[in-house]
Amino acid sequence: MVRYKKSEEKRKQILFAAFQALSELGYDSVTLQTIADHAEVSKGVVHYYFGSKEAVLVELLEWLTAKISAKEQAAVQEQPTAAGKLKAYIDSAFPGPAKNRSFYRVYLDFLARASRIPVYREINQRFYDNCARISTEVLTLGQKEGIFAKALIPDTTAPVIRAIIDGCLIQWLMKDDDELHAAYKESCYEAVMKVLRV
Amino acid sequence: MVRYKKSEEKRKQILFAAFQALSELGYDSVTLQTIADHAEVSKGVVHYYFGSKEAVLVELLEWLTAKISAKEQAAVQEQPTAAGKLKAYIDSAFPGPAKNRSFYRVYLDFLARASRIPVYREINQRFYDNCARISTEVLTLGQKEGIFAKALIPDTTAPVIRAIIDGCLIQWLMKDDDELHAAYKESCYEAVMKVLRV
Amino acid sequence: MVRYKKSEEKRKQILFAAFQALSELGYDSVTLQTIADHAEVSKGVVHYYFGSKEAVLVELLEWLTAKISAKEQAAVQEQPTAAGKLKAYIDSAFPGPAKNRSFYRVYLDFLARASRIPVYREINQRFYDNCARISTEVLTLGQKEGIFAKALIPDTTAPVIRAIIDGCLIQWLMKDDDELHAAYKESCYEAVMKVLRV
Amino acid sequence: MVRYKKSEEKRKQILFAAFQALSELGYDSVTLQTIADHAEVSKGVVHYYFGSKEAVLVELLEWLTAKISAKEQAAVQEQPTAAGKLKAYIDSAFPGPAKNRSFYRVYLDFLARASRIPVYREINQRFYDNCARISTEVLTLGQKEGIFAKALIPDTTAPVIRAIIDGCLIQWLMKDDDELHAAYKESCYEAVMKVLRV
DNA sequence: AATGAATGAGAGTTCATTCAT
DNA sequence: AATGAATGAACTCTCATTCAT
Repeated sequence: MVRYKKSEEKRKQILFAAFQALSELGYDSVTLQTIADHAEVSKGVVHYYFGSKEAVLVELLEWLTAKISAKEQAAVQEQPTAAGKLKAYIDSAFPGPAKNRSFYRVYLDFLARASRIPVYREINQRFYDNCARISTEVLTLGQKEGIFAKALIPDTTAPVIRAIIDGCLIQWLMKDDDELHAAYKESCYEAVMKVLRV
Repeated sequence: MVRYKKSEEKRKQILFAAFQALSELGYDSVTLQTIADHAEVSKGVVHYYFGSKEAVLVELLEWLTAKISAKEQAAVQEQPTAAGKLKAYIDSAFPGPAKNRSFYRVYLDFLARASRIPVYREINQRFYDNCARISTEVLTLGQKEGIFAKALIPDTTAPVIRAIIDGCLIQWLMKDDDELHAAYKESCYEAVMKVLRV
Repeated sequence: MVRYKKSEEKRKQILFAAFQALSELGYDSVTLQTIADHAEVSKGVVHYYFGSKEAVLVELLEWLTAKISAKEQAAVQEQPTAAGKLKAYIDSAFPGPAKNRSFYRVYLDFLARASRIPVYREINQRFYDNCARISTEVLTLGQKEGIFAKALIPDTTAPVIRAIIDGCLIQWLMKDDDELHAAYKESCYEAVMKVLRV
Repeated sequence: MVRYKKSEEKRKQILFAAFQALSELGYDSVTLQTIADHAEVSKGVVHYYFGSKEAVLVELLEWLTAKISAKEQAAVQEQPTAAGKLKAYIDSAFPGPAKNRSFYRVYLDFLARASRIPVYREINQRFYDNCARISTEVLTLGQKEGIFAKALIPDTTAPVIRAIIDGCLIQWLMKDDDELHAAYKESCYEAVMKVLRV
């Protein structure tokens, strides 16, 4: 799916600029001009590389969710035990106030769109599937280790884990207080543990 | 509190029209014209009653969250036991596919804005405070009854309960499948119970 | 021409309010609402009495110029000598900073319109004719008294006298300095005297 | 003073179109669309070059008054004698019915605004200062030559000269008769001469 | 006689998109 | 490959006017 080999780097640069602009300004205020400004290119370039504003945003969601998935996947795989994996997953989902804020601001914009527009929903679905894959991996290993309840069905439990993560981070985002980040992370971890434990 | 000389009823009519329009079309596509169309009034009337598009939206969030809070509060208070209250709270938060879809679509739009714009954040904070009040009521009663863990601190536990509710409903919304509504509700209930139980 | 006997007083009230509003806000910013606010009546009343916004303004110019003409006419007729009449005329045209400012602001708005719209031009022409009548009266008396040049033809000299008055007051208005009012009045008087003297 | 990257020529084209549109239609009737139509560009271009309608008008007044000043200045400097300079100044201020009409229509609109809005007043003040400079030059030379009264103080006399010019041209404009242009010019010249003569 | 709710045409402005260079 | 001038559709907002009460 490498459409523009030569200029793949510039596409990344524009996507990252779009991410920054979107995070700062929000959906209604972001324009091709502000994206171009953040990328330090001309307005025409954004069009040249993506064809339309909509295409930039779709690809941004794709890129963002893929990056998050990869990061979380990698973090979990480094750990040998279920407990370690779960801890790594939550740590990965709560990298810190700055990163969580910029990502969740943008992600909420996308979720709002995804609730109405299929193309965004499909991309988000792939993200959710990846999250479920990670959760399932952790859960089944924990069941084998005997630390998680055997009765839990991965297909129904996995979404709840992501629900708790997203729900906690949204709550934190709305408090707008960096100091509380650690507490929300801890609350999230405790909640997930209680849901999974024997 | 008689703030408006102008017919309070027409204001409600316009707010409800705005809710419908926003739910259908989303933030970027909703215009004063589409709101007016849904309310079956002229474009000028919306301005006449609210002064600006922004004012309509702010008041819509206020109205929506107040309505939800009142409904949940009432449902919980009808029940005498902690178990009954918790069930009533979750039932109230999961009234059904149609209602949940229309509300959460709009609510996600507002959350995205609230992450950047103080006036929306403040309104949402009042909503969260009401949710926390309900959760605390349920939790402390359950602790007295002995069905919930005594060690749980209301201040840190309450937000997690709403996080699970919102998280589960967002997951469901993204699946876009009415059939799954009951299952997500059940998962949510189970998760909250596990978080609270002794 | 007394169209509404009973309510002639309210018409005056509205016209005066329109004058105040226009003087304060200028042509582009004055609305029926601001006129109604100044008159302390409802917006509908202004329409009811005048039929349209344009009609208010046309009648305002008529009323204003008639009032000025009458005042100047009266002042001049009180004086027996040509010198006294001229002094009275200039005094009457320079009643003071506050009055000159409010009138000339509005009058400039009307002159701008009069340069394009016949109905305003005709009203202004009647005003100019009255000014010319006064000037002619002063001039011919002065010629009889031997203090003004016999060679001056009233028809060509009269407009110049008003030109000097208007020109000086516009210059003063643009300086926006109340302190200079007396100096501009003196300059105006001197200039007119030099134009008329033997 | 290279303030604009965008084609300076196109800016001039739009300013001239704005002048034509304003002269024809007047302040209340001139819109970005009519300006764009006169300039034979799209409505968006006017915004693109000036940022706002207000900015077009402010720059128009600046451009117009600068042009008039330059023209009058040049005309006066060509003449060696005070009498010649004065004649050249008046000739320059009375270029003919068509030019005087279009300029004074627009200028009256600006004077009305200048009486309330500082930015317009400041621009007009610069114009008045230039007029005063010219008048002072003519006056002091005439005093040296012995044809103008030695007692005249330039600072108080100069504004009166412009007052007579503006006053006469406004009187002429209100008559709306091209035939009278020459007579008003003559009257103006005579009046100024009488004010200055020994 | 008086009100002000309702209308909708039209204003200024924004911005994705196009395209000549 | 890159630019930014140009376009015009669509937006929010204003306001004279109408009209039921």
